[in-house]
Amino acid sequence: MVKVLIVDDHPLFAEGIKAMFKPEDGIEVVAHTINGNAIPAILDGEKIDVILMDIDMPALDGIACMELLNLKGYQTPVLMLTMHQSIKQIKSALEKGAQGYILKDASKAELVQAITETSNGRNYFHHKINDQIFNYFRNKKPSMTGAQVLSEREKEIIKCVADGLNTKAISAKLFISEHTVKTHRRNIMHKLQVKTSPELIKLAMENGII
Amino acid sequence: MVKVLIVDDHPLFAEGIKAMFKPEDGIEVVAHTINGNAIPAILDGEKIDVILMDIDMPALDGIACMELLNLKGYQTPVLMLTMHQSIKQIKSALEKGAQGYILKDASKAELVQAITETSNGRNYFHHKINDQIFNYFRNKKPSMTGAQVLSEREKEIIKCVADGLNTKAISAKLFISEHTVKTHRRNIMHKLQVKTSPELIKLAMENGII
DNA sequence: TTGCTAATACCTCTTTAGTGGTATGAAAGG
DNA sequence: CCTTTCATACCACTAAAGAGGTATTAGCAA
Repeated sequence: MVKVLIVDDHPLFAEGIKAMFKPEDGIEVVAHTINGNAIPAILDGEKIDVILMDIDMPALDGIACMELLNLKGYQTPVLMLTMHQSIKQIKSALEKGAQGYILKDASKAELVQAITETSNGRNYFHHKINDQIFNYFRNKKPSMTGAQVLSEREKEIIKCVADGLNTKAISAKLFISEHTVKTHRRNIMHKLQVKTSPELIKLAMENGII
Repeated sequence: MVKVLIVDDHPLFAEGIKAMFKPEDGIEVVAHTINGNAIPAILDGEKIDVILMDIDMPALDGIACMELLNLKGYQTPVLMLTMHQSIKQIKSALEKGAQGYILKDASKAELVQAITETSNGRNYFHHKINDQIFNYFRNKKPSMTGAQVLSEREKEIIKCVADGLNTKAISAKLFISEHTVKTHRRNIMHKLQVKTSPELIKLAMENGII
């Protein structure tokens, strides 16, 4: 029986998943938390074979949870669960050592397979994810790889732009010169390889910068 | 026993909910569909007390499903289920006659209560939703109320802008004059009461237009 | 020390966005 | 029949963004 810990901020979802598994599936949800910080305590308290982790969580998201686990040296396989097939999330998850990645629109059979695979130390990626990864390496768009190289100041500028402020207003708000704001904006656009501000905002929102 | 039809495009979620209800809850999921167009056939085929409907669906979304049901004269109570506490969605749902509105981050107990209430012809609104409605009537911000008044063409233009196309590129893509695109953009900005395109994209993404 | 980067600031120039209008044909609805 | 809405198109003007540079300061790390 594979023992699963669910990390998800939606109680309904977690309870649903828990109730879904029948003994014949060989999977049992033994714990659930909405708080990433609670994971170590749970792992220390009982045997967990697989962590089923939602990526989209308000405070401590799935990626941050992975970092926490890595930092503390836990080796429990993690299966990432998400609504979105965002390449940034997929990439982050892979980098942090996630064992698998599955979409919330998967079927129960797929989830069972995913958990079984990851519990055995193998990797599992939903077929839709494979397509995404394929596309990514094809286009080699830095898309949001660049998000990681954005400085705090740059992110601050992006938020201002998203709020409808123009360069002058941003300079006034942040107490810096208009020229500086322009330079920042230019650097941002270059880093993220977008040509217009609207596109920048779309990219930023898709990747959680805003 | 309250008989429930689930309309949701995520099989995992639907299966989870279905498995979650125990006999003592007095609720039974008797049908599930991912296709809104299939609802009438299901309602005609068996007795359904409550429709548990996801709002965020790709093709025919929850609001559109409600319209379909209204059009065909079905009176089955509908409990809307959603991830987002978007005032636009709430408002639309209310207008279309939804009996209740609950968030996906509700607990099982809340869902049971919500289904029970709606099956008895009463209204149910999640407490977080109440807060939203309160805020809405307080601020009376047109924010995304305006989304409803956007024409299809206008939404198309917004998507182009979000993809980084400028006015000229949009005109070429849609085979219309640059002047026309400018007029559309101006109308959009006015309707949504934003002053810059980046702000427009932020608003559009927050409200599911993109 | 040397090298790298973030944050700051300035200049010039071209392109685009944004704002003020007006107008027409088609379709939808009262 | 009339009104409204949508999509279309045009003109003229101002404001802003975008693209090409260069440069100084502070801090951090190899």
